[in-house]
Amino acid sequence: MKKIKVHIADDHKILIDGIIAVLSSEENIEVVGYSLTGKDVLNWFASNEADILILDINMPKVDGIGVLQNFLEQGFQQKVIVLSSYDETKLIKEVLKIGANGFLAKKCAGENIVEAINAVYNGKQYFSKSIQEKLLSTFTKQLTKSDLPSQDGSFFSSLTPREIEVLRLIAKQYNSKEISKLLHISVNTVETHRKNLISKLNVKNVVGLAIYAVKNNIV
Amino acid sequence: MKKIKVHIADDHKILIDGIIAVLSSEENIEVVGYSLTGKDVLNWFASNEADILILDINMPKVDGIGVLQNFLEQGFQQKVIVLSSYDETKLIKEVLKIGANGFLAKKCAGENIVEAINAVYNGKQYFSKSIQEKLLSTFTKQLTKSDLPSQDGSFFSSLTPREIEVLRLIAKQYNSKEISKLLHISVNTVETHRKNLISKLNVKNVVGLAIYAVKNNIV
DNA sequence: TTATTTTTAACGGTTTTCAGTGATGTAAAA
DNA sequence: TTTTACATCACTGAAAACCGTTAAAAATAA
Repeated sequence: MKKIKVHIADDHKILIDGIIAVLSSEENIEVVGYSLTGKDVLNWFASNEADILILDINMPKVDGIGVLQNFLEQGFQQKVIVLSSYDETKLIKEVLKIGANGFLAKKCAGENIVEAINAVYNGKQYFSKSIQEKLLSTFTKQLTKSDLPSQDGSFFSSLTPREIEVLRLIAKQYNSKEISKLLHISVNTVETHRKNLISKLNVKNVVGLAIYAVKNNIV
Repeated sequence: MKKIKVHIADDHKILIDGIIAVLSSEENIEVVGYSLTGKDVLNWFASNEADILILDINMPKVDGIGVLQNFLEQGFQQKVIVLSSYDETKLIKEVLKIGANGFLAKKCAGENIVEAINAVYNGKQYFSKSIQEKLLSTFTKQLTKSDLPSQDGSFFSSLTPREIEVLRLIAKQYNSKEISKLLHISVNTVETHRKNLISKLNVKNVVGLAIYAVKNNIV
């Protein structure tokens, strides 16, 4: 019997070990590798084989969405199940738009991951219960309140390296003047980056930026 | 042979299931229960028995430190191993001051949890490697730079309910004026709370508050 | 080599934050 | 009963954030 080969990417080794332990009792699933950073994922798949990638979207250093984007853009054909601590509508939508095959909130039960792997391997999509609920409620809201008109059309497009750099410094509680000195650029430039970040990420203020940064481990 | 009874508290069910799976191969350890919220922990221990509590410090709604504090204040004699996504010096110090027996960063390997349980059960303290490194570097810094004089003496004392309320709204990107309307209090009061939060949590500005809020799931 | 994206920069004006200081009522704890 | 902690409110001034708009280099991609 052919086993489904799975690769797990998450910055929490303890969670990886946990998932491996959960999957070890499954006859038809085999964990063939794991990565602790987004970068490692791409490297691993460049020289190894797996059927499914389980990807934690909240990984350090890089914009989590970016990893997923790169992975799919580089032509990898493997199915992707996204794991996330946060079940935010925006995030779910974006992930689906980019092309993930499944979405699991971390608060879901371990057995769901088995279901997800089997479903996705067989060409289906899989969403954990809380995600399904989110999507449904979004859908119903859409009927009434035209959920998040998204102002400019394309929010959430991934950030430029410089923007991520500025964002990281913002999240370290530096103000614009301090950031300008650290990066040797004008305060105006920093403020421009800041404004662009706020509009790109569709948040209201620095607080929104800080929260995005933490949730995406850009710290 | 008497088994070590363990209770796990974490808001990520998938992690709990993972840890259970990891521990299932251990002859002398038995997971006798789990909680998904801080509140449940206290309730569970009021009517059940366990030797060790594995507590995720980043749990929803309540100030994670608060749960630990309540647990120990209510006279529970069980050993506590704290799990955390973030290995911040401040947090580690506070947790140890309150009286936890072990501290594991989530990025550590699954086997560490077994070591931690055994060590703590036998009256020892246990810290995962990254935590040990943090503590060491803090210690060496102390010799040179008098690490965090903490200004007023007692930073990080846990927050009042009202402060947590304000903090939650700040983390939702409301500004002071909006919060004052939501809570039907004066802007000045909100600003006072905000200032107290900043000094209590020893952060620099709203960004620090937002980050604290996310890391403690006060969202 | 164009075309596009990214990074850089500026200006003027409004709003908000933040630090400092001080004050009052209330409720619980010592 | 007297602290102590909590929530409430006020005023000031400087600093920072925020908004809108514009636009030129520089780097990259088509």
